[in-house]
Amino acid sequence: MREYYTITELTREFGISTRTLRFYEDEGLINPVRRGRTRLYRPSDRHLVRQILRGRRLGFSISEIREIIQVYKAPPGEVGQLHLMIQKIEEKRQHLRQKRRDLEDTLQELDQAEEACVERLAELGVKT
Amino acid sequence: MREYYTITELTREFGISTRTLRFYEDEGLINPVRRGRTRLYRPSDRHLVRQILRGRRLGFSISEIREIIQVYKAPPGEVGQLHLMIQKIEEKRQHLRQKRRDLEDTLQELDQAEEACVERLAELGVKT
DNA sequence: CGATGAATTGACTTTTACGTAAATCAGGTG
DNA sequence: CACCTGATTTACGTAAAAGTCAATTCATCG
Ligand SMILES: [Zn+2]
Ligand SMILES: [Zn+2]
Ligand SMILES: [Zn+2]
Ligand SMILES: [Zn+2]
Repeated sequence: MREYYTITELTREFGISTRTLRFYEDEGLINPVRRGRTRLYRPSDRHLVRQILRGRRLGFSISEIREIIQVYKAPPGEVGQLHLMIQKIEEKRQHLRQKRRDLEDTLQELDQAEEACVERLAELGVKT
Repeated sequence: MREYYTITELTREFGISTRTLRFYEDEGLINPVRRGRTRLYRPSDRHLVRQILRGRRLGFSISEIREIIQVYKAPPGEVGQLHLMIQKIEEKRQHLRQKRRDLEDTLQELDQAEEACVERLAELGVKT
């Protein structure tokens, strides 16, 4: 496991721009350390980036992603906070389950559409 | 099955604005019929709206949704077109499968985060 | 017929998530 | 040192997806 990644290494690995990484930092999603003025990304920062991009692909907004990231962080020390966090986690799970339903439904519609195509081809006497 | 829905019925059912429905129409996603100037939405239009909103929740852009919707339509009559459509459907499926991976990964991270919270509570001697 | 309330249209505004350009700085190389 | 390459900062720009507002038109009910 590398100790540090430069900003360009991450842009290449994830196919995003430096602007994007700095934007996420500005939004408080990541906090790379600095050597002088240049940013050094730790493996944990890299992992966060991966999680952010996953969230983005799933259609979450930056602030929703921020909420999810809060949850990933070390659990708080206080009992009340812990219960609250567990509650929040459950809420996020609900959102994701809704997305999963949407996803399965869409996949099913695609299956139907494909079947219609295949049938149509069969009617035209074409071997699939 | 109702024959027609008014625009406000659909806005209430789906929790969206009339502006949104007209926007989707302007983008060529739906095509309600008209009685005079007022729009009448058929069950098939309503179904399309449902599919559009699903796509949106999954983070697809309007043009991606437009592509998906093309696929739902009646299959074309020509063999080449049919093969092309089947190919497109497969491509969409790939996108959705990526999203499903993202989704499962995120759910797993949430599980881990919750477990950490529960453990922490146990350490503090709290009954869950 | 006139009032009232829904529907339409068009113009303008807003928010999000970055892109892009310009100026500055830092470190290594010949 | 001069130069080059990369990174940073700041500021402004922009495209997508609506929201908002105002002016009109229609329908219909009393
Ligand atoms: Zn929520
Ligand atoms: Zn369907
Ligand atoms: Zn594609
Ligand atoms: Zn992880």
